[in-house]
Amino acid sequence: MAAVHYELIRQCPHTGARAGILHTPHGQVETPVYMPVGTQAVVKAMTSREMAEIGAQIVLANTYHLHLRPGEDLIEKAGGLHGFMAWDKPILTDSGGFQVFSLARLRKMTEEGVRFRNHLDGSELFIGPEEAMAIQQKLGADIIMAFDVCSPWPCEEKDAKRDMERTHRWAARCKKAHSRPDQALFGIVQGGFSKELRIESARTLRDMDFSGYGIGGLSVGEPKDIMYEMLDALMPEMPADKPRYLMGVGTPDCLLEGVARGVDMFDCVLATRIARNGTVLTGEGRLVVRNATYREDFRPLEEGCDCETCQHYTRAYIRHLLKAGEITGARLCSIHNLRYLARLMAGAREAILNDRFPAYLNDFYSRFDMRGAFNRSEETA
RNA sequence: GUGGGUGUAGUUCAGUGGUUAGAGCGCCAGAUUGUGGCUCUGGAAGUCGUGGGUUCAACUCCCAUCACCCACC
Repeated sequence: MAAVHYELIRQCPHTGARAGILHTPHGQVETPVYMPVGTQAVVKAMTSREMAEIGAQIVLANTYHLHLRPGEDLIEKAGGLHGFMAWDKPILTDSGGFQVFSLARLRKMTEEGVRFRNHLDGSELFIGPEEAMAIQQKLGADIIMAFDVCSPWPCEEKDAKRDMERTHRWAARCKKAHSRPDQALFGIVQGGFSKELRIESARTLRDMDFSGYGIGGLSVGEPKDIMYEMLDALMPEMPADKPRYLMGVGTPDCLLEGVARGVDMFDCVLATRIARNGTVLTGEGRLVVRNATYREDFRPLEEGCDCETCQHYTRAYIRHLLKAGEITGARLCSIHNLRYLARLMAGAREAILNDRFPAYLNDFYSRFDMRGAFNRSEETA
C-alpha cells in the first residue's frame, strides 16, 4: 500500500464537499483540513505541543527555506523533520516551487531548474526537480510536493501554457527521482487562469498517477470569482480516490468554498501572519484587536471560543501586548486564529457527515461580515 | 544672587532672515492567501515658551519676561 492513501467517508449530496480520512505513516488526518504553515520547521510563535492542543493534525514545512538553513543533512541527522521539530503527527513539505515564483527577481529559470541568489547571504544555489526531491527525502515529511512552475496573475495564456507544460515535465522527473516508499508524492496542477489548461493539467497529472494532487497557482492575486471558476472547471477532472490540496488558501470563506468544490486540504500563512499583526478571525468576521476601540474591552477575542487565549485573556490585554511589541501578543492571536480555522474545518466535516453542509455554508455567510475583509474581487471587478 | 545654556508635533530633536516649519519614535488607520513580513502603506498632529521690537519678510536678529538645566557664589 502507498505511504498515504485517502479514504472517502461521505460525499455531500448537494455540493462537491466530501469528508474523508488521509492515512499516513504518522497517523490519520480527518479531512477537509486546514494545515498550518511552519516554513522554518516551526509554526511561527508556536510550539509543537501547543499545535497539538490547538487541534492541528498536520503541518507544513518548506524545502527552500530549510535547505538554506539549517540544511537537510542536519535535519536528517536529527531524525528527520518529525524528530527535529518534536512533532509526531503528519508533515507536508512544499517543494520550493512557490519560492521560485515569490522570489522571482532572484531567479534564472531553465528547463533544468532554477538558479537562485539566496536571500540569506546572497550566494547562488540551484534547485531543480531532482534536487527538490533529494532535499525533501532527507527532510522526511509524510507528503512531499513536486517541484512546479507557478504562473502569475495576470498571465498570458501562452505563458501559462509554457509554465504548465514545464510543470508536467518536471512532475515526471520528480516521480522518477522519488524513491522513499514511506513518503507520498503529490503532483501539482497549474494552467494559469484558463479553464482549458486547468482541465488539461488535471488530466495529464491524473494519468501520471500521483498519491495526491495539489492545485497550485491560485490565490496569487486574482479575484475570488476567478479562482472559483477555475476550481469549478478542474475539480471534476480530479480522481475521486486521491486527496486534493488547494495550495495557499486561505481566508475562511475561500476555505469553505473550496470544500464545497471537493477540496480536502488547504494551507495558508494568512491566519498566523495577520495574527502577528494584530488581526484575529471570529465567526462574525475579522477583528483588528490592535485598534484603539478595544483599549478597554475586557471580553475575550471571541465569545464561546474554546482556545487557550479566549479561555484566559481579554481584548484589552492582548491589544496592550501587541502595542507594546510583546511576543506573547502575537502568540495569543496565533493560538486563536489557528484554533478558529481548526474549528471551522471540523465543523464543515461534521456538517458533511450529517448531510447538512449547505446549511453550514449558509450559516457561515450569515454571520461572517465580509465587508472590507479579504474581498479581493472588489478590487478588480 | 552671578554667569552660561535650552525652550519647535505627544516625545526626542532638525531647521540661523525668504513657498504651505520637517524627521525618528509614539499615536490613529489600512494591507496581509503553497511566509525574505514584531513587516509594509497611509493619516492626524505644532498660536515655533510668552510679550514687545527691528525688517518688505522673523522659528531664525534685538529687548524683556517665564520655565527648566549647568556652573560659580
